[in-house]
Amino acid sequence: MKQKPSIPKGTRDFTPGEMLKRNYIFNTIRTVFENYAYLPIETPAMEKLSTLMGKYGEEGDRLLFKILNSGDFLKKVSDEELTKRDIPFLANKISEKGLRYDLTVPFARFVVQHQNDIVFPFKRYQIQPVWRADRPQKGRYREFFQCDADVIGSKSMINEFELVQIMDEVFNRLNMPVTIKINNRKLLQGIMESMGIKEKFMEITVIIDKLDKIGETKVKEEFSALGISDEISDKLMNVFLYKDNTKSKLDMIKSLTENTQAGTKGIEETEKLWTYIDHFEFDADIELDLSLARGLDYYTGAIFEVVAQDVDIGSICGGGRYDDLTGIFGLEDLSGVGISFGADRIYDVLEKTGGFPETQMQQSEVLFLNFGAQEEIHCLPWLSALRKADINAEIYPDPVKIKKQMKYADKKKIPWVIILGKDEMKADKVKLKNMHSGEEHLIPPNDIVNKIRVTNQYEQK
RNA sequence: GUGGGAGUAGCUCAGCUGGUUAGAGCACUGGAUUGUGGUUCCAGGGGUCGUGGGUUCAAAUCCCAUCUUCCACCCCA
Repeated sequence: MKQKPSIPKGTRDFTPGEMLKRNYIFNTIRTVFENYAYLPIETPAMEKLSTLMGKYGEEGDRLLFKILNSGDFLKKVSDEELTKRDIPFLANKISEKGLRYDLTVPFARFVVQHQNDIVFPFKRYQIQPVWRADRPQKGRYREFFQCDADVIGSKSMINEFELVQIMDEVFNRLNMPVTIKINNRKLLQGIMESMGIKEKFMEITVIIDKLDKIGETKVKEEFSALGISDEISDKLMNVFLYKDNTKSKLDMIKSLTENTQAGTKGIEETEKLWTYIDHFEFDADIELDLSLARGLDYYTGAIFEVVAQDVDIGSICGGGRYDDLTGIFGLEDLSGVGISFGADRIYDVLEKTGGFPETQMQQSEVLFLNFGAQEEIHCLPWLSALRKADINAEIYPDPVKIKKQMKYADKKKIPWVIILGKDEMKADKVKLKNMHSGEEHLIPPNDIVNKIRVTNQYEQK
């Protein structure tokens, strides 16, 4: 009985064609990260649950993939406890590892653990998959890749500014029009403090984050469900819907929050960031979006989010400053700021807009046809010569029908085919066929490399 | 966790007011063309119709259950 194979939901296989496109994205991001002097690290796919739990809020804990202990995983559980079916309690007893949920918390753990070996301010980048036990849907997967850059051990707003430059540069290189939204958690804190609703900070941020998605009326409904008076609700909406230039927005917040410490600090930070931003030209649209909140608990200062202008797919990059991420691991007073690119969503956007450049998708450039044992041997030195010349080349491994071999070249979009059979061997020539034009050139084997290079140069012009 | 759709060939799907042997396109294999691809034409292989039960003379088709999957909400990249 044959079974139909499949993969877990929310996960994906990547074909060679898809990998070429994905690598194009990863390489672009990596190049820009390194250009700004961020260094690579990697951390394990699984972390101890004690590292992961409690860092992403209640919802986040629920979405952690937990790994069953090996061996007799029930040995710590009594029959009585088992029958109570207290899932969180049991999960705690039978599982002590989980798959990483993001790259930021493992990074914080990494910094604390290697604090004696690393140089502060520490700038690292990390491109690895993360896992969330979410219910998958369009643009949301259970396994997806994040590309993070963080700097830890510096409070300077230069870091924020450079991260904005990185976001701009990456999407500029990918030829993707985007809007970079910036806000500051301290401004939000100041606003809520001045209105006396500070204790509902988390709930309110989650709601206003949805503002452009569900609209003003729905947001107000959710506010009142939270027990916020209509008066305060209106005041909040006035702030979040305020449309004007950055300076005017800041003045408005300033007058509103001048009595609050958080507000004053937030204004100061944001003004500082904008003095940098105003000195430079950007391809992306950059705006101070007061309704940007971001769900993750640990952000305390500037926050960022990038959305594509051409495709409505949610945020494709986000990040922010966190003041005390390493504190829970015992290393106090280290402030960090970072961003994270969602490679899978960027892929979806480029796919929809046809944004992948044809030329980047390199593969084998030359195929030697296989005419049989003698001809095969005769081909091998020339095959090596091409590879030494840095031209990706292959030989069809079996002496099957020429038609089939040609079809192979066609399907793999290999631009050159070398026909080296009995006739060519006798004449000490090879027949080089261009699969685009159909032209065939009978040339000495020594000329293959030149012919290909010259033609490629010509075609690029 | 809540709500809605869908499971038929390797893939995308048609068939579904029950009725002989379950179809198409793509893909695959062979041939027209034994040294020439992308176009065309011909032929062929491949399915216990997700699984279990029920109704019926008769079920891919109707009913129930179950599993899987997709979409939306929550939340998020």
